[in-house]
Amino acid sequence: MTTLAEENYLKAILKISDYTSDIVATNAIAKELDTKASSVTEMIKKLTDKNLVIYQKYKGVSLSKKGFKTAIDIVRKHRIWESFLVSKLAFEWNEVHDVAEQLEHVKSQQLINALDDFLGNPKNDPHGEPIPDKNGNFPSSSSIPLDQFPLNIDGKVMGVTNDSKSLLKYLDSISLSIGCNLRIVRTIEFDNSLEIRINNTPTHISHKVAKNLLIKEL
Amino acid sequence: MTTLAEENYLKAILKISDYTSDIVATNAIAKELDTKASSVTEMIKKLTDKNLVIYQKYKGVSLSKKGFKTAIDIVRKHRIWESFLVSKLAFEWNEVHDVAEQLEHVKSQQLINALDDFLGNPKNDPHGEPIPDKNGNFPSSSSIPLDQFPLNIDGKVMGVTNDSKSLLKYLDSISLSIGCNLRIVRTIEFDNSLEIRINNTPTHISHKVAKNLLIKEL
DNA sequence: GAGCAAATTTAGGCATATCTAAATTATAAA
DNA sequence: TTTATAATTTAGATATGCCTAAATTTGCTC
Repeated sequence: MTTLAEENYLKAILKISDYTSDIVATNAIAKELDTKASSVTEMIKKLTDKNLVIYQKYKGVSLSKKGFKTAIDIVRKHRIWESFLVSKLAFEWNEVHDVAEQLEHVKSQQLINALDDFLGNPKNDPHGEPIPDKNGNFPSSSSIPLDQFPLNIDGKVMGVTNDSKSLLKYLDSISLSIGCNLRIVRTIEFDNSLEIRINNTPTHISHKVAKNLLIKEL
Repeated sequence: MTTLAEENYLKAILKISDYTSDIVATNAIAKELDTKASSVTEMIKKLTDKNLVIYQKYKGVSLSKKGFKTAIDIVRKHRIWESFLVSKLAFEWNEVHDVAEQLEHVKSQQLINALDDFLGNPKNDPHGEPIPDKNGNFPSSSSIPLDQFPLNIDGKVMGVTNDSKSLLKYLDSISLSIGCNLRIVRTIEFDNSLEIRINNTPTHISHKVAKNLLIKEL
């Protein structure tokens, strides 16, 4: 059985590795979890003892098969709970993250699978991010980050890859939501920011925002 | 902010005091939480520092106004979650307790109130126990424990005051569920057990079971 | 009211998960 | 290839929440 702290470490490692089993640095984990590198080292030892990660001193850590599955399961729970909060309890998409962070640690396979069925087995959470199935498989998807999307091609916003309240509120404020039509009009070399059109309305966004938007060719 | 352990202590004190603010013994809490009396003493000190209980060394502990409200809120959450699991996710009434014990500690007023509304503000949980409202008030009810119910009077089972899996499974096995008609036919002085009729079918139950059944005159 | 048994508290430890500061290892630049 | 800087680990503390064993208080019985 994993503790709450262990689960948060696994989730952080999964996120930093970009949902792979690649090696991740101690410092990156510390930054992600807003903790110190020494705390990370200690926890990695515990995770190693439980066969959840593979660790080489001074070299970094990667998720084991078991750790990867455990981490994906937490992501699954997080996204299903977010879907529930928005679709059944009328939460705004920028209100769900903190509550889902708590709910994702509730231990019951029966609960999460029943909830998934109750929601009609959604493929994406309210931010457009894919929900892994019971076996840990992600639904197929062809969307890519906006900063890698071609110029002057019509696309559709499929989701965001970051559910921080500040980003979501900002997106609401510029009327950018999932399903919008979007086209890149110009890229500004100096800072990699973008002039875009959202449903044909001209707007300017930073590179940082563009990196966190998922878009699919129309 | 209360920790998980603190919340479990408050809940235990509330239960032992029978939902009052009466004084409760250290040993009773230890027994309820399956822990040691010394651990209870330590925790009581922390709860005292937070003004959640009123404590007199060697005399016992009682809930403060703040502690009482906090404890009632946890009971409210527990019962709302149980209602959700049964009415929306098709859990059996004997399957919900452990999951609700986890869910009750999720911190979000918005969540529990939205869930309550989503369920249609139920007055009772799946075991028939009353659900306190936002302000901590219980819905009025006239049911009493079966062991205090008069002989040869028709009553209706309104709920159980104990949601242990073993009791609920036993009740299922003798086809005793909420809403059943029930009448006490004879009381056996020797062990306080009861001969009863459930929907007119004769059955015999122990005093311990009778104590945990809520019944209302028809 | 004295003495005893039960209840309670205190003292001293243990495990988890965190921290700061110091020591060690890796790596990139000269 | 040496060296210095950055990353990482170790050592030694702290807070929470639990334990056992010993000391203390209460309250009942005679």
